[in-house]
Amino acid sequence: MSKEITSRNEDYSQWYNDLVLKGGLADYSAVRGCMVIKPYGYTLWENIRDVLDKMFKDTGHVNAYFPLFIPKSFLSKEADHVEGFAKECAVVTHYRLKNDPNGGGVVVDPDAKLEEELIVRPTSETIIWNTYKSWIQSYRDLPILVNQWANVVRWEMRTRLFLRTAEFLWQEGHTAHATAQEAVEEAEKMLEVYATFAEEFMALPVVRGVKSPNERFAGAIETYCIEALMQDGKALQAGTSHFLGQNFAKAFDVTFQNKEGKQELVWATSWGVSTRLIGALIMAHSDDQGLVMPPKLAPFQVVIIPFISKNPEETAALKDKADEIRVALKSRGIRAQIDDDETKRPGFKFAEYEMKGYPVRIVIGPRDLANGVAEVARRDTKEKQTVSLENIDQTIENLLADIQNNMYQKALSYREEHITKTDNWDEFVNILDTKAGFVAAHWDGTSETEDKIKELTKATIRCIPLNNTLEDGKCILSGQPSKQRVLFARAY
RNA sequence: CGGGGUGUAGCGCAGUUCGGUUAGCGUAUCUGGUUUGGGACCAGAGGGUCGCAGGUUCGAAUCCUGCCACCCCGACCA
Repeated sequence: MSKEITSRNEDYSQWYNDLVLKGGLADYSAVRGCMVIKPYGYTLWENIRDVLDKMFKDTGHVNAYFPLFIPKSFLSKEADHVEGFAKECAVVTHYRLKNDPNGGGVVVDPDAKLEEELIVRPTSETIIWNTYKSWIQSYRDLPILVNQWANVVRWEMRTRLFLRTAEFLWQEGHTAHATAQEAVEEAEKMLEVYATFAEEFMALPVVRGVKSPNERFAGAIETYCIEALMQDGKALQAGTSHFLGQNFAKAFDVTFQNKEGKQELVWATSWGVSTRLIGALIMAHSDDQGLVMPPKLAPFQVVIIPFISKNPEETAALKDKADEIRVALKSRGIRAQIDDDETKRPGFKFAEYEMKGYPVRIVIGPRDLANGVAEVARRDTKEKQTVSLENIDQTIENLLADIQNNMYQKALSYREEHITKTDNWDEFVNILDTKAGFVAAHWDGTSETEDKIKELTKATIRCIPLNNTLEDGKCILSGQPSKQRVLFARAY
């Protein structure tokens, strides 16, 4: 832990990697493009998962689990879908190894070749819709509101811790409906769940919007998304919710009999967020001293550090007080941890917990105990204050709420400062190069123009914001008429 | 797949140009002691297929050939 975390301006990637590795969230693994999520990082994921899971259940969803392996033929049933994922699939071709006849280790047994290859799921639409076919006969079977927590594999060319690993953890909701309107409402409802989660729990302001056709999910009619802004000015897609129309119902022949006795195709949605959210948290809030965790999701919200004194009785008294504080905090539902490790000095501990992003640190030493106070430091602003031990649980509860709010406000004002309107092409390019962030500009609505802009600037349309104000204008590139501004940005 | 970089102790690195004792430094670990209000100090100890495979040589971390892995930038994508 001796090496300083480098400045983000110097090398943002290095800064990010250091945060992940030194913050104790994850490690590189032995497998290309995969990562080991360490207990601290996994606890963060569990907290994210618990909150989302409750929100899903509160909106009428239930959890289920579908297989990891997908027969190759399933994937090819929906044309756009297979085209979108074919290039990044891990394929199982054999089911057995044998001792290498030429000595050494083991080799794939050629006799154990599978009739049909299995794909390690890159997403589960196909195997789920193949299953839904047998679950759905009547309108009475609808809607089906199912979510699964799972891992998926996408063999990307280039990977990045949390943001784009070959294997990642996520949830994917897959719903089936009797009408298009109901499915659209579902997709919109789940987008709002994601947006609420991002803003209220991750302290991460997001733009709700829909994707342009170019950026749409493979097989979707409409892709809704939440887009966040990172501290280097690049955008990050933090969650998506898709209206799939009847595409998968057609591909897997999923029909139901309506009240009038007629057969109809089922309408579908799917929606998901992944461990990428952890990457978003890191890049949105952290600083050069390390991670900054939003209190509502932090694995631990408070660390209590009692000083170790020469006098064993004094040390015992300090530890007792620390535990008393911990219990008082716990009674308010606050996750607190005591570090009474006698082999590490206080300064080491301070730096360590700052790097890990604990929102609040409580330090209690002999002088404090005598005065009935403790030193309380907050991670977001690094401010220290001396507070009374009396009602310290209440003080901390208020402080945590304040930190959560402050982190959101800080991220929000950064985001607001980095949405720039322009109607001039040169200025558009200049903003992307110098200021970055979102650029709100007019677009003629064609795929060709979007491609051209991407080619010229590396910026893509992140989304067309929902509830966008309509205004007449001219496309930033082509000059063709446009009815509204869309958000462009360079993205992860 | 293209461009750049790196592989030497758990981690971070020096040594490689120009081959030469027992491969070194910081940190971490272990032992003993002193310490403890912002990353402690002293003394001692343990820890190495120098990425892999060939080759040149009396002798290779160092030179030659081939290969592999990882990181960064791009193409691809959540």
